[in-house]
Amino acid sequence: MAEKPPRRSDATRTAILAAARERFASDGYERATIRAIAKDAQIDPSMVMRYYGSKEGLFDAVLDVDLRMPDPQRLRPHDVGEALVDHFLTLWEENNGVLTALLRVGVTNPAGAQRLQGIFRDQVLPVAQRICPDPEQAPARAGLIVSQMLGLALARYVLKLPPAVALAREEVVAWLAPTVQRYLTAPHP
Amino acid sequence: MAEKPPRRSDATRTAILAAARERFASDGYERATIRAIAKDAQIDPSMVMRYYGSKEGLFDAVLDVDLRMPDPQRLRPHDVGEALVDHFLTLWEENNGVLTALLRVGVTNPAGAQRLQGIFRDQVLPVAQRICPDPEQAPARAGLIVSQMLGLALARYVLKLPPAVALAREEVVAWLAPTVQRYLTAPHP
DNA sequence: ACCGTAGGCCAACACTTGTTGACAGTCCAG
DNA sequence: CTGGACTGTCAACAAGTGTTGGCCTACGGT
Repeated sequence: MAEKPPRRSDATRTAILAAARERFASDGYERATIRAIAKDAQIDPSMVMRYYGSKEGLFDAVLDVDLRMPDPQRLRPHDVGEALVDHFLTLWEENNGVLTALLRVGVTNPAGAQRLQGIFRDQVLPVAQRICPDPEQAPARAGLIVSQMLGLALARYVLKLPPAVALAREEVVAWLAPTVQRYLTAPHP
Repeated sequence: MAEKPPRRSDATRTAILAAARERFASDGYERATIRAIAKDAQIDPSMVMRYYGSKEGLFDAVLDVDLRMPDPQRLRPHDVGEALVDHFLTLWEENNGVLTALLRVGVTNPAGAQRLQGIFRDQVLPVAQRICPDPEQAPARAGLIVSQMLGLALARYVLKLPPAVALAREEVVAWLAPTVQRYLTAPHP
């Protein structure tokens, strides 16, 4: 069902996608105009419509994100916190644009918020349920972890609060790892 | 220098301000249109311009926020974490609109981000510097605390992640208090 | 060589936005 | 009573938005 007829316009398609990712990440949904994206990709605005249907279609194509969550089997219980924090930091830095765009749009656009909820439900929750001693507590614990990770990303990559930006990557891991570890495995207070 | 000539239009002014607060909170800066705000306040859009100059002027007037940070002198070192978490939760729930608006706009609008930075610098940092044993570490520690508190607000009040919404207020305090306490007073890892 | 088809650009549409100026009612000081 | 300032409404502007359809070009299979 996955056919791959290489089209002559693939270069243009990916150029649009790359430009859109950058614009959405830096400007948010409303301020990222199709005209600006098209200019960045050096094509006509109408091409965006032809290839992605609408602005929301383009936005959907951009935010097709895979958190590449680690295999719960391979995580050692005693350093799972550090592993998770490190994983999220890597994820955010490597493919900065997409996650920042996702966060920005999730905050402004209702559809974006639901997209984020879906990612949490489909990618984060299952991992938490396999690690938690009591799977029933998994949602709450996962929610707490996400609140800390998203909060850090918010302060560091979006709001750019000076102290959050100044922290070295290893410092962030050293500070957050115990928090995540506790949210995940400590007894319910 | 603070003159208070009671104007006949004060009712309208506050009506505009209230409507703007709600609209900015629920829609963000770009989607909150002056026309919608004016309709909510049951007046003409041009009145907004007359009384607040421009959309950004109105936005400035709305986001004049005071965190009412507690007096550092009165905080007991052993439960400062709990006190801070409780304070921020109260703040957010009482005065829901303004802070949600601030967060939403801070994420989308560069001016909003700087406004948030200013609040952090002027209201949060000074308190942290009086509590921290080593004032030089205060910015980093305050940044970490803010990342956790903003992250929780983001998940609970903006994105409305189900697990973060489902948590009872006391549970949130019980989970976050030790985190904040550690960020504030634990030795640098 | 040929012709259907896909890639691309241009100009325009319909709509919404922030913002402005002219005009009418209303209050109060003189 | 009267004039001026204040409060409010209406209509319009200029700019920018997503989106559409028509037209030209150039490839690629037959």
